[in-house]
Amino acid sequence: MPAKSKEEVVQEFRIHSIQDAAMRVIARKGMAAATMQDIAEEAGVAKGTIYLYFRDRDELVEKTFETAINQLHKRIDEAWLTAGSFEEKLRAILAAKFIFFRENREFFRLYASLRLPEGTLSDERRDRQRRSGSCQAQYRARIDLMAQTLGEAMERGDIRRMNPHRLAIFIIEGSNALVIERVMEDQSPPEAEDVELITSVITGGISTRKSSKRSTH
Amino acid sequence: MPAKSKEEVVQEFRIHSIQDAAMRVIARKGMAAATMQDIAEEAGVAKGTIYLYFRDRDELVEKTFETAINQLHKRIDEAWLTAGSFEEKLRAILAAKFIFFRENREFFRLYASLRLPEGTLSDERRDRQRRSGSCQAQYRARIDLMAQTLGEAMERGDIRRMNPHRLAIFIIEGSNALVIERVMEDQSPPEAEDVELITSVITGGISTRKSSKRSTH
DNA sequence: TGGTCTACTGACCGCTCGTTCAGTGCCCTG
DNA sequence: CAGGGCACTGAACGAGCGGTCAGTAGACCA
Repeated sequence: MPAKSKEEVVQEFRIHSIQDAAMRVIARKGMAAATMQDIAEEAGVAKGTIYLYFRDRDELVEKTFETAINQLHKRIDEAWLTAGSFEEKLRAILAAKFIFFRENREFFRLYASLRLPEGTLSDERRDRQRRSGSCQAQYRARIDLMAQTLGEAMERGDIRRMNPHRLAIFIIEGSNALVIERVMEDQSPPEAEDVELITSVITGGISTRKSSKRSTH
Repeated sequence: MPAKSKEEVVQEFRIHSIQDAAMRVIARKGMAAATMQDIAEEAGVAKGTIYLYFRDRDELVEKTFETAINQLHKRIDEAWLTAGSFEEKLRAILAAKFIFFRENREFFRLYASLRLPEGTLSDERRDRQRRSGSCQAQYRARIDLMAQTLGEAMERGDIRRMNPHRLAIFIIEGSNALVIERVMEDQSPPEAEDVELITSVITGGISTRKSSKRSTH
């Protein structure tokens, strides 16, 4: 492969710093309140410069979103593959998620807004808000992946039969809520504690008699 | 008590129709994209008229929010009181929530945005967005209430010991996610099915061996 | 019926924010 | 060192918003 030219290096650096600034500003002020001026200042460039690298605000937000979420999903996929049983998989991806958000606290606000598209439900003709369409799709894909795994475990008889898609939503969004709780807290308990709580509730429920085979490490 | 004067009746009617319109518009376009003009048109009044009944946009949004959420919480409280064991309580409040959102689909977008305040995490000096402060507090109170009930059940030995606050968040947000899923769907399964799924997972987990005492009615 | 009062209206204002583009200065080449 | 190219700048622009207020029309009373 050819070495990167100086122009390419500079270009990548610029794109990266602008996206980085965008993430920080959005995290600080929220999606709607983050202005191009804010982002430009945070990145240490002029407002106009952003438009040399991104068509408009929507593209900047969407690209920023995508870059960050790809990192998260890479981590989760790795965790997913290392583990065997469903319980191990669950434990692994929860840990990956919690750790990712400890290292990237800024990202949580973008991530939290994934759950539902901004303007929908009947009138969609409006010009602006085709907000982060591809990320929304990635989110659904994530749910489907978990649902599929759950479905397979049901086939095998490892877990009870129920609606796997519903169960997947419940698990993922329940744990996302704890991610957000952790980010908002000044001082959180170790990740392992929350991972254990979720995993044990999902596998064995809250009743006193233990139904999961495992003991504390 | 004195009969309501004509002026009072008219005033209440106006307030109600404006709040109603606000809820529909926000549901359709999202919190940020809903303009005063939109709401006025939806309510069939002029933009200026809204300002006769609400100080500014913030107050309109907050009051609308409060009115709707009070209805929901009244339902949940009623359900809460009728039931005895924790499992029954859980089943009752889930059913109340699902039914409320079947009847008030428009409200879901306001409700979904409850989870986190708009601009926080470090710089909060900004003028505008002290968004729905009291509702945010109501939400936290809701979590605390469930956490307290869980804590008491732990004391009694009915359920395993774990962090009750964390567990409360997990249950409430997991079920909220299913509320949203239901609202977005064209055709949902009966509420009872989702209620049963959540309740059984929480009480008994997903493993094949049954740990909850109950059978299908 | 004429007069007053007031709930209501919608054109208007000031402002913010996304986007543009003529200008500027730095870097590279010959 | 001269000069052309280009990445970068930020003042300026226009769209769209929340909020205002002089004007209006209809209800009510004497």
